[in-house]
Amino acid sequence: MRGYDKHAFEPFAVTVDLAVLTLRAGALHVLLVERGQEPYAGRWALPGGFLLPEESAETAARRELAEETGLADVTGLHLEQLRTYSEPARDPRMRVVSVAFAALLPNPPEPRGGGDAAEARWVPYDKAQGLAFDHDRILADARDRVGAKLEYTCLATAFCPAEFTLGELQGVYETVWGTALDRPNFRRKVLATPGFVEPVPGAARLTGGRGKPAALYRAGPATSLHPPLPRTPREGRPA
Amino acid sequence: MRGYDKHAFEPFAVTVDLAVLTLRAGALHVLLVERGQEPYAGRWALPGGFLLPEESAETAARRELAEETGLADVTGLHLEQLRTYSEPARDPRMRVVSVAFAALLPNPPEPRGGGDAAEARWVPYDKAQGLAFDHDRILADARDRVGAKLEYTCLATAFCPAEFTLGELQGVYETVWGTALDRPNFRRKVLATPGFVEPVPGAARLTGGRGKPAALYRAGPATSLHPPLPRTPREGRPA
DNA sequence: CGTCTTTATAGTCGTAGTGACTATTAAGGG
DNA sequence: CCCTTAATAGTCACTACGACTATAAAGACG
Repeated sequence: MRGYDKHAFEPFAVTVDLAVLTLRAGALHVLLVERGQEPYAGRWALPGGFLLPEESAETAARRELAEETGLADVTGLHLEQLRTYSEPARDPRMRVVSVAFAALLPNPPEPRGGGDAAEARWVPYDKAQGLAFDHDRILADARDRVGAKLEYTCLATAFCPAEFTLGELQGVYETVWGTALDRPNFRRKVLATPGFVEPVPGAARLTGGRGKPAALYRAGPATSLHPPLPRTPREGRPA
Repeated sequence: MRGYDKHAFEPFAVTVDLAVLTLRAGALHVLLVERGQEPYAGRWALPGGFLLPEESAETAARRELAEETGLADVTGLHLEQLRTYSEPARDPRMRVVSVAFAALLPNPPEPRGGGDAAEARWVPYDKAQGLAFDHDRILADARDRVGAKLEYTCLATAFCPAEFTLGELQGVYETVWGTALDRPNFRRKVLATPGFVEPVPGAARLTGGRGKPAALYRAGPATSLHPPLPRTPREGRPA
């Protein structure tokens, strides 16, 4: 079977599924929708939908992201293809091949209900279990990918608003990894990485609570982290 | 468009494309097939083909790998999903969504011609340009992915036969990365990583050429490399 | 108005990892 | 028998990092 040509081919339905992750109240949350129809009626699922005839998977994913979050502008958001799930039995009705994406949001908006009656809701990651289809697996893969990329990329700023403190940035790592990091060491490492964060020159303080006001930073132009930020600050699993 | 249900869906053709990489004569090679039909007749392309009705993409990829290489047993070979390419215009005939894989081979066999007349051939990576469809892009992505995974995983042994010398293992890194590594430092690093390689106890030497015979090693159980093997031994780009 | 708490920031110290070397060993080629 | 080649052993200095202590600047609470 060389070069697509010789044989008849089976038509497949192609969808995108989105693991939209954000931080709310110091916990990792994922956007879920409640299914209205069979199969899996009443179960929670990752938002997603069919590819339109003239769309790439990336285009469809960004369209779905806008629809489900209700955000007017999703162009700046981090959207990343995870992998494609194609087990023959993953949808009981027919062959559905799904291209999965992970999306990262800074300030989580309240999800609006889309055009249909399905409900969308932010759910803590730990409670997002028993999802429809193979979405448990997709969601776990998304978290693994994001956690891994925090180590060697500057992805963490995608969870933060335009201006943020180093404490907030550290909270991203601690929340996604589930480990505590030493604050002075984290600070030293981040500031020593050129282009990771840039200080906001003028108004360099922000406070919502107690303690000394923290300086504000913006995301810098760097995308990779060399050497990586290790996952083992106090406790941690071995290699 | 929630949960797959509401709208009619477009049927797509789904294929797998394989970037089969190996080392021949100290250079990275990729397995290419010559296309017999339009579009891109006479051009070289990555091997691949349609998903069968009851196959996952992984199953189809491994089947194609066996067909194209002529190897009887491909179960032990490293096969890894890269990403899915779904641009609407990537195939001029129709909507074809392709799930791309990277495969790594130790001893490259001479490719056999498959059932059809198309020719398969090992081509040096640097000369594999002007491929059909978006296969230039897929091939470049495969090389990027493999190169990156060499840094922080034990993937390099997938390019080596069952027993190999540390010099051969170092050659994998140098060939894929295109950089020279310091031999004593490489040796120290590899041996200091538990589970990366294990010495072959009995006959611990092999020679095909000049020089002191090298000890033989096998791949160990470890899969990740902590801390990673940095890409900058003598010369190298900055972070 | 002071003290306590909280958070940010500054700095110190010892160690592990590593880049850059040099030296030695064991083979083959002329 | 030397020369070359490649593997292996070992040294040394520097840097990054984990662990830790100290100081600064805010609000809370009496």
